[in-house]
Amino acid sequence: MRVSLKDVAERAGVSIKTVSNVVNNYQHVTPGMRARVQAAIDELGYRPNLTARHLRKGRTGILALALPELGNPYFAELAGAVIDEAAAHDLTVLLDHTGGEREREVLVSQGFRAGVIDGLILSPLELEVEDLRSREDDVPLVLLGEREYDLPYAHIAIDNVAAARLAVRHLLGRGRTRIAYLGARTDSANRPAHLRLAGWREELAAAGLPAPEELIGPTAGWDRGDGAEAMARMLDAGVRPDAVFAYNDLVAIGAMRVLHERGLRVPWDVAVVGFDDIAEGRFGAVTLTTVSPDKRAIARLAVESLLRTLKNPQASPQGRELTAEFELIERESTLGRR
Amino acid sequence: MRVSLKDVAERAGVSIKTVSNVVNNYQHVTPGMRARVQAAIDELGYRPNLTARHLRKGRTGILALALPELGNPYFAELAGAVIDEAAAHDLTVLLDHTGGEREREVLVSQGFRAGVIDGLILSPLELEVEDLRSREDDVPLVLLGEREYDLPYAHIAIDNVAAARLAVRHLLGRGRTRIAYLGARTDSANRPAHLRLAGWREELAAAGLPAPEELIGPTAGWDRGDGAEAMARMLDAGVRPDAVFAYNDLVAIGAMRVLHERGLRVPWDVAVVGFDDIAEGRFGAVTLTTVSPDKRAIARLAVESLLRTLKNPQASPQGRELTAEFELIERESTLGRR
DNA sequence: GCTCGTCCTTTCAACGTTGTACAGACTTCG
DNA sequence: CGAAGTCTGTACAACGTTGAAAGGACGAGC
Repeated sequence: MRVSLKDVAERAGVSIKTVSNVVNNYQHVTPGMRARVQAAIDELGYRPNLTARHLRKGRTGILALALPELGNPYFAELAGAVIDEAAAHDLTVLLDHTGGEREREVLVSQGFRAGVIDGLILSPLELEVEDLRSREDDVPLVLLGEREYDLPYAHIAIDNVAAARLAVRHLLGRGRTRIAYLGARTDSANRPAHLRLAGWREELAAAGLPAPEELIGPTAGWDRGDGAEAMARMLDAGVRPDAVFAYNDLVAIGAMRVLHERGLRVPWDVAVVGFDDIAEGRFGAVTLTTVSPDKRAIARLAVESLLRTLKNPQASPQGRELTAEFELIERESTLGRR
Repeated sequence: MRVSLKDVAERAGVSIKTVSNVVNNYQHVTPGMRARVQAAIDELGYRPNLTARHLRKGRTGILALALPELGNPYFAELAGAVIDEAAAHDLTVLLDHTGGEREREVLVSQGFRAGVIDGLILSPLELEVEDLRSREDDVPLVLLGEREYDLPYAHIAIDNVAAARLAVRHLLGRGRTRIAYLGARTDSANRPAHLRLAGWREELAAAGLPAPEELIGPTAGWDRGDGAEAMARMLDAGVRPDAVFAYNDLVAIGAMRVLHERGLRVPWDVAVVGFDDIAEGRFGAVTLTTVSPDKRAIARLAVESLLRTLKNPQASPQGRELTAEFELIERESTLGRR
């Protein structure tokens, strides 16, 4: 059986509370008493039961992080950053998969592991605003990814439109004029997908270039296979872009694979820009130019925002949008030409 | 404030315990009473406080999973599998990073989040047997990765020697004779690294081939950069293998990148085999032949082993070694030639 | 009308911890 | 030397839940 305060108290011949005081470094304890209790603690190998402590205190020190899928390196890297950031604040992270399914996302937002977690960081793909409007759970919530609504939850985002425009501008600067966008999904609630497409349109318009439908490659998801499929479909249709801007690095990598199979050389025949800056993009046969969101900043903002809400529950963060920086990282996939 | 049993009880005009009975589907409750209580529950949006429930019951429904680093896709994919497997048993997973540092691993094994977690799955890199011998925490522990010791903890492994031999045999079968091994680290306690090297030696010996030191590429870690460095060092030294067997896919990918930079074509000039079967290996310019451990099986065995220990605490699993299957997946990096 | 049994509901205590309130001892100072 | 203050340790209750056991209502049987 586990050692509890009671056992230590009996061993040291003091009250339970005194042991508790020693454990918590309460100030008014004589050195002699402290030493005696500490000895008993060490002998018995006592460790506080956090469940009980937190039942009493109302805090557990556990944050939940709900992501679509750890198999996606972007989310895995982000999760790693959140875990490290949480650890810096003496918190641990409970991880859950939503599979990017709306139903699971709703479930998680409504009350995941109720009473166990102090806060929830949710990275939704398909969650709708109305799903959140009916939320009753009082666990503080932070959303990751750009959203548009008036709900009292903080969300951490980067400026997707600006980021997409930066990527497209980079390609234009390299002399590319037929720039495809891969990763369009009109049926999805995933705002970043829409915003990146919008950024693509805007930047082309600003350059006085057309944005024909044939250069928009729809995908079923945003994994490597989806990128490959979309690229293949576009090429099969006889469309021949001289550059590709992809929703994310995975889609870009899938596309590059197909370009390679079809004998189109990256970057000579087709330049490619991805999004996310996953480690994978730094080591392929052709390294990938990408928009790099500051993942550590996103993690930091999310955790800090939760902590702030925990400290000050009434001051709800009125849909405050916290913005993280991004930068374009140039690699081989957009080298050369002009 | 959160709604508790007490609130519901007051609203429904019954005792706390009756509400508890309804919540837990206790059998002797009249339908009328059940309906009345259920109505109150729904009105108030009551959700059980798991912390309290589990303080009472002694279980939290939370497993901890401690991994070196989520940035490594193998661990990310494995974590995903564990999360899914845990979810199938109504458990959630608390994730922690060890960074592969012995000190952190010891800390975690000694009592991570004491009293909160029901069990611990630890994937150690540098942990030594003696670190575990002094373990006092009574949380059930399962280790991932091949180990050699007589401690009362289950560990889940694949047969690394056999797996390495299979990989090398595959290369031999393709007519390769100068097969390098990348990822040797003599200073590490990481057994799989030693075992895979041993498998490489054994298979070469079985084929009557030499295993010269120059074909052994030491690395500082096992990431892409480490593989690239080791490969570059070997080539710079004038060593020219016709195949590479790498400790893992990341090292293999780093090596392929360098081979590509030096104008050596994979698989024509140098064939490459990795280990782990991470998704990344399926989409590069040259897809990667790899040894694929059954990650889902590993996750399943780990979770089930923990659950078994929880159900039956006294029957400690005397260092039981549970073995997962593996297979060789042939892709482009070892195509052709003979 | 009384006893007994059955079924439903409640009371009580406990899981391990900490905040509050308080008692006793010891110090300080006029 | 007495009053006031400070320091140290203790008793109690509470966090929200559930198992054990007791309480109460109701109908059946005599």
